[in-house]
Amino acid sequence: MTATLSKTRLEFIEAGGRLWQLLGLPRSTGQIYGLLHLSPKPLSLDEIAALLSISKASASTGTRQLISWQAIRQVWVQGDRRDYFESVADLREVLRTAYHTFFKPKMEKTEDRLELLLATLEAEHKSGDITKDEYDFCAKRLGGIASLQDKLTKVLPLAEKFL
Amino acid sequence: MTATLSKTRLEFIEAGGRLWQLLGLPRSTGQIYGLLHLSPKPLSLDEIAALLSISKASASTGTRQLISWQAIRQVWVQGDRRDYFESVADLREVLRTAYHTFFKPKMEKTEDRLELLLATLEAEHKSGDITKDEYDFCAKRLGGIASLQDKLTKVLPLAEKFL
DNA sequence: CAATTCGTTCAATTACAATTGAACGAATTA
DNA sequence: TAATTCGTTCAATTGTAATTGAACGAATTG
Repeated sequence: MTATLSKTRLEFIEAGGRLWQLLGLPRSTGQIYGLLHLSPKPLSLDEIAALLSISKASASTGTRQLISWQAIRQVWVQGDRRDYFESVADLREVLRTAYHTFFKPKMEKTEDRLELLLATLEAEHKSGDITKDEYDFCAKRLGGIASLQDKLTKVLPLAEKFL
Repeated sequence: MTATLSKTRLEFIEAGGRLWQLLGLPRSTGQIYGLLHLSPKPLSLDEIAALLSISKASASTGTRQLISWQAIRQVWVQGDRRDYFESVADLREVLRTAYHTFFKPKMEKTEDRLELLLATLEAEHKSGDITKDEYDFCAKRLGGIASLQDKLTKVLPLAEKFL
């Protein structure tokens, strides 16, 4: 069986693939999401692979990625032992979990790293490895980054409320 | 002459490289920015290449990228015909131009693409290529995307004010 | 219980982007 | 004007991530 897709859905998949790609995520993963998001009914792994002309292996890894980001979910169709997938309809939900699983952890890591960096700088200052001028300059720049970082962590979660 | 960098600056460069990398930008470009941002004085292309142990070609393309994003600027040192570079101190400024040169155009492109997609869908509907149900479903999903897209374009520029 | 069906894993391949060396033109210097 | 110096470009290389085919275990079916 060679199911075909409407032009709209084909173009949407194409667009989804490119959009995700420029966010640094694999194109095929974006295509899977695009396919599912415009699909009225859940699709199986084999259907996904066939419709997108990708290997089943890619379909498998792609769906697992999307599930880990909670962009799609697995659904069970009674009387069928295959796995079926459907997209999470509410995109705001997807954005929210993306923030919590992607950005937030990264922000926190950056915060820690900055702390360490400031400590290193202090140490270098005390032991006389760097001049007072270099110390002052670096401290100022690092402070600027910390300040922005701080504000971002406060503003971003707030922005969510407006969506 | 083999100038050396303080530990702080080395680690900062390292961190900058990785940070930019996970935003999908070339590591070496991030390293150049890190180097310049903690450098009290402007640096020439050769200095950048030497300090980071990268080729001059990479330094050249990297700096040009950073300039196009207005993350660094070119400064002239009198009596020296070489190009010197320094980072833009105010990171909010960098963020702002990043928004305008990166995200905004992409958002607009997405908007246009959505319009086209909706038109295609209408056409398919009218010509009877797709069922009423498929039309309704796709229209709903596309509408949801358009709505989110719309809100994002309104909220993001606003968030800037809080930084 | 042999034969399918299904999903996953992994080594190998492929595709893509980053990096470089070498060559070049323009500007500067001796 | 010959020799340097400087920055850029580009073909070729390198490195990295995505993709795949083949093999596998588990579950299901005849």
